Amino acid sequence: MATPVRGMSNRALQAERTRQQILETAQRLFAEHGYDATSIQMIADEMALTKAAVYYHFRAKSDMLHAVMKPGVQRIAALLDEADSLRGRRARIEHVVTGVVDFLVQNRSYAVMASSDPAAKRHDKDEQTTQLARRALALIYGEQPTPAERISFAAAFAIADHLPDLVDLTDEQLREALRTTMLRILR
Amino acid sequence: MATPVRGMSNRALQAERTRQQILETAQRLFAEHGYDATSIQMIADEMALTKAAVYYHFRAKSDMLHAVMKPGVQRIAALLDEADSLRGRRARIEHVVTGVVDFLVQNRSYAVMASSDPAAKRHDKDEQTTQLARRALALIYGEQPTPAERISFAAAFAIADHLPDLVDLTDEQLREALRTTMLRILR
DNA sequence: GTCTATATATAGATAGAC
DNA sequence: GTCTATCTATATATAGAC
Repeated sequence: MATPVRGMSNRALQAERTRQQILETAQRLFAEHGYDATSIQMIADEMALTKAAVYYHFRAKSDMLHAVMKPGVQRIAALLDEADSLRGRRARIEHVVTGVVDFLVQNRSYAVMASSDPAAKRHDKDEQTTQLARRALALIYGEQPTPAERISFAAAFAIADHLPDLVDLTDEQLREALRTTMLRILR
Repeated sequence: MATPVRGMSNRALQAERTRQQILETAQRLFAEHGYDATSIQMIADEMALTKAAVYYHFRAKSDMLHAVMKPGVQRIAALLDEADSLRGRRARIEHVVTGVVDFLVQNRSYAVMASSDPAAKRHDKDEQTTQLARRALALIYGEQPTPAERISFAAAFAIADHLPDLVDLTDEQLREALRTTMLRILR
């Protein structure tokens, strides 16, 4: 359903393309205005479609939010799996930080919405993102982190919310500064 | 208008009390659901009032947002003024961090909304909060901060967004851990 | 696959009685 | 100061033509 597959009809391929374009537009507008302040109408207008056309591809607005978040959640989950299989705490931290930084640099706007939009928390019923955060925290500081460790962890990854303040940096500047700073904060 | 004053009539005093209660309710709901997802109806229901009664005290929903944010903005601005008058960078950082930490501990929910709700940015037309952040950044790192310094700054103060994850801490635990961690991040 | 048209709900906001 | 009633706009969402 979500992934293009060989053997699809032309119509199905076109539909898949449209679906992806809707998701890209939605992601951009969610990041810019917030989920709640983004209407289906705005998404449709932006793409020169009608609301009904958008509803053909998504049964509900909240499905768009889930679809937009999904790749990021999967990416981070995979990253934690990889880190789990590494030996040594230092190596684990390095792996997670490097992976997260790469992701942030490649998805500058996405991350903002995912981590700070009230709607993201509201619709995260099975607490996927909360559980990812818990896993990452345990991976780095163990099962009984101190208050100061929990706060360091929060600070390091909360940087994602402030990427818009750093638009003037090139990808390389951002990557380097993010990596150094996050590693320093996490010790 | 905003502050209770000796010599007000009983009716005016009652109105002022109601106004304050509306603001407290609004602040709580804004922090919990986000500004956009909080309707006047929800605020009215919570207080056993009618929508029209709420509109008697505030001409528009956005006025409530401004009123809710105002004390925090003023508090931080005053803090920066004080820090400006101090000599020595270390002393300035200490003063700002101590003041911000006190404020965060005393207003655990407030800060979340103010710093991360999309509506807060959208309605911040004269960029009050943006300018406060710029002032604080310059105060700590000077007029030409490096990318890494800007990121450290963002990380230190972005902790505010994650206070809900720390509800289990007592005020004293939170204050101590916040202070230590923020100072460490800012060096 | 995309449209027009519409159902339904609820938002923010106002007028005017009491 | 608070109410009832209502306006207007817009939201999400659906039915059914093409």
